[in-house]
Amino acid sequence: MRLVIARCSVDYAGRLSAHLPLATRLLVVKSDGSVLVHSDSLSYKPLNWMSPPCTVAVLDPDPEQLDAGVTQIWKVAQAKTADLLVISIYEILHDTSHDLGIDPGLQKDGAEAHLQKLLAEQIELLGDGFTLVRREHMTAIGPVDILATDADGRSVAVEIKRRGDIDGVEQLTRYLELMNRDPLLAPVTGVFAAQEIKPQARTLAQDRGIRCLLLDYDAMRGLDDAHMRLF
Amino acid sequence: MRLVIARCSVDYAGRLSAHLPLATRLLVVKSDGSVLVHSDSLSYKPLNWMSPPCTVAVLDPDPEQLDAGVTQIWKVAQAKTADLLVISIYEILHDTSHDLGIDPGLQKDGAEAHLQKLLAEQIELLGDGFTLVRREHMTAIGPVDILATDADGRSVAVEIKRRGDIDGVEQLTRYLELMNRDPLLAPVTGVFAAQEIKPQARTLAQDRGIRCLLLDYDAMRGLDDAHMRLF
DNA sequence: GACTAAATTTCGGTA
DNA sequence: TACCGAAGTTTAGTC
Repeated sequence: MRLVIARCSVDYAGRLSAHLPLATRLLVVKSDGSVLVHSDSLSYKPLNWMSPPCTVAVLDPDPEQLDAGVTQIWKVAQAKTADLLVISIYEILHDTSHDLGIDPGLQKDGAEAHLQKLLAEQIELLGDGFTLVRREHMTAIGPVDILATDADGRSVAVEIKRRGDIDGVEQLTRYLELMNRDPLLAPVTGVFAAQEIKPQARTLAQDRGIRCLLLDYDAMRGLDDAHMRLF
Repeated sequence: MRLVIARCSVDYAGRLSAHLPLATRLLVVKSDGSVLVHSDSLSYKPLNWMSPPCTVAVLDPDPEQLDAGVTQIWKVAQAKTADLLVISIYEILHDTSHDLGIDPGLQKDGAEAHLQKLLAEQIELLGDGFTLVRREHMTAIGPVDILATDADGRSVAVEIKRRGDIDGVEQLTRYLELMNRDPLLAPVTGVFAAQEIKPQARTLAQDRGIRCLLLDYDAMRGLDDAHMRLF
């Protein structure tokens, strides 16, 4: 990994065109050839970048650029697409290289998968008499998060989101449409379960006869922990 | 901006839990306090990070950690949420700070907005006799990309995407439902225009009587350039 | 401030 | 490999 602090301007041409005026920035060249351009503030996202696989060519500036103060030009080209990142370097203030080795990678745990697991274990949160049929019930257009039956034995499809948005309601609606064409399952009702449900999503869901269920993640996790401690 | 190359392990607890085993990584501390943890490969995205506003506290390791070889601990806390990033540093291999100043920011040009502009200029791509009414036609639930009339003077709503997905068809469907309740506009037909249309999106669109139109961005841009050269 | 839609989305899983 | 859906999504724009 090479770290360069440089006064530079940057041009990107690919899926869009973008330009960065002359300023001092951090340039990171990773060992796989990818390049990141970072400023000293804002988000974790680079101002500009090129994803691997790509190649970096260092060119001499033409006379006009030389007059403008450009000392070298990095031409970063994507190997698969026509994307091109051109970094015009005026002055290098820092330049070091480091051997980092291979990273063992990130171990994640949580998010929506965890919510789904918890709700499957605590299926009674859906109401008295509810029974879990299975998680990730496959349909022709994708997996329904949870398939259950209510106290009367009727099918219930549950869509789980961390944040309940209109898109989630649309998604569940598509699943319900399809499942209700299956005589073995129909009639199937829907439950939209999320930690937070936006008002417009709630309105749309109610308009379509879909029940909304707010999930309390901490409480569910607490019950889970209590459950774990008992066994 | 502070750049540190260090052997470290990282733990994140917040919206999910994540752990990074001991390895050599790049740590970037930006002047706004945000912290990035980068490996030497994979994507432009950090392995782990903390978004501003946040505070960094450097702690001494407790005896047990000291025995394990930890020399210092960075505790990065989000100011607004309970998110916490803990970096256990075993060895610092590089440590420099740099004053970058304020970045003038990225100037973008292109993407969907450009596609919309081009299609508005080349409205005949929709078919013979089509006329542009306006771009960004406002409805109660948001702006329709393009409103046009066909050869018979009937209203046509156009939704433009770079990549045509099911969500885009749903979006257009909502607009069409609403617009068809307006007696001044109805009947309104729909066109789903994109550089690439996914099979399922195409199927759904056809099922709802929405016409699909593939856009050739390069050709449209070429025509635009030719147009520009003439004037 | 709330909400919607775009993103050079990226990323992971599955058929 | 294509496709689908999640993401610690983030970010930008509008009402």
